[in-house]
Amino acid sequence: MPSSSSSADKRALAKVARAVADPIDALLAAHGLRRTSAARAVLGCLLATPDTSYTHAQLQNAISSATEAPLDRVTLYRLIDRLTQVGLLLCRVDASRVRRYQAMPTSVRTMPHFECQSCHRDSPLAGALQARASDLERAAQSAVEALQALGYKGLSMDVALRGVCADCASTQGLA
Amino acid sequence: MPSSSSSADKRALAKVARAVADPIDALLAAHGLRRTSAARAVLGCLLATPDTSYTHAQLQNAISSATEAPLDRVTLYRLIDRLTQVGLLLCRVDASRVRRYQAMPTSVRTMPHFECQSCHRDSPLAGALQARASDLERAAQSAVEALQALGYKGLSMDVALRGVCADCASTQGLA
DNA sequence: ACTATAACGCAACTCAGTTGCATTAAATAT
DNA sequence: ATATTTAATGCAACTGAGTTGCGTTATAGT
Repeated sequence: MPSSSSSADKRALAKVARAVADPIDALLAAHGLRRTSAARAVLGCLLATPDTSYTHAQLQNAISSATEAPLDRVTLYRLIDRLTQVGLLLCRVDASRVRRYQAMPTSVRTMPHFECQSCHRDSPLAGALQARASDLERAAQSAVEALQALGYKGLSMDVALRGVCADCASTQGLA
Repeated sequence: MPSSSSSADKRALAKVARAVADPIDALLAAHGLRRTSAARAVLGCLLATPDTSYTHAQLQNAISSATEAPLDRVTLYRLIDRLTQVGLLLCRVDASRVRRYQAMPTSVRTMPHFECQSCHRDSPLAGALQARASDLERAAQSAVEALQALGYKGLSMDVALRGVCADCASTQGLA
């Protein structure tokens, strides 16, 4: 077997060595993506701030100011698409219709939130509702585990309540 | 007091009579909205098909073909806004970033669904996941009740799972 | 009937995201 | 190491949902 360690094997080893040196490169390679500077920058930025989501514009801004490469709008869109499709990123559409991206969380932490359709505030369920939120989180967790058992990858859960908040309801909707 | 039944009282009565004659007019009046043909058409259409959501374009199309009035794009947008703000409509943003509207449901029926970030399919949790979905629904129900007790109006809940489905994960994301 | 103003309709605009295509640079094969 | 393949980039032009301004119409209250 050692006799078969030709130049091909050497290069494969070198590649692996290079990849594992940087966990970001390893992730990119593991998902069949090329290790470009843009991909490293985006994934690096998102992995550095878990549970934080960015819009396309915010990401472009963050990358461009951090590195010296300006990074084209469209390139970033397509890069984000690729990272999302392989499950490295989590993408959701917020209440104002813009996509927000973040590193796919490893543990499923659900934060139920309420969107008021009148004042358009989006607030987490807190205070007296904390208990309900916990119930929801528990139920969500087991649903996610069930999906994972079925082969689903990179799961996240989002629980949104919608309606008119107490403030707005008392102010105008005097029904 | 009967002596005070002036012309004002008579007209108020006439208004109420007119309103209660048609439940849609009653709803509009109760929420401080004017009873225009457009408002009647939209609310009528949505109330006639509960649990069914329409995009702006679909609504405009439905209204324009049902009635003979073409109904302006912008007018429909603003009408929808008003109906949503008073809690008569439920608005959510779907995975493709377009708003979907429906009559605010009276009972809170939650249908947990899964959005695949690779194939972009949005499917309800069914089959083996039915049990988990039910758990989620129950937890959601009690959260909604808690909010209603606090004065929130017209509540609805949306539970979304996101990730890469088993199909897509096995096909490409060979990580 | 008279008046105030909510609702309408049109045109022009914004903003997030997309498509086509030529160019560059990783990854692979020689 | 060099050549080849093809993934990824960058630019320009485009799309489609939703918004804003403003003059006009029609509903609600006097």
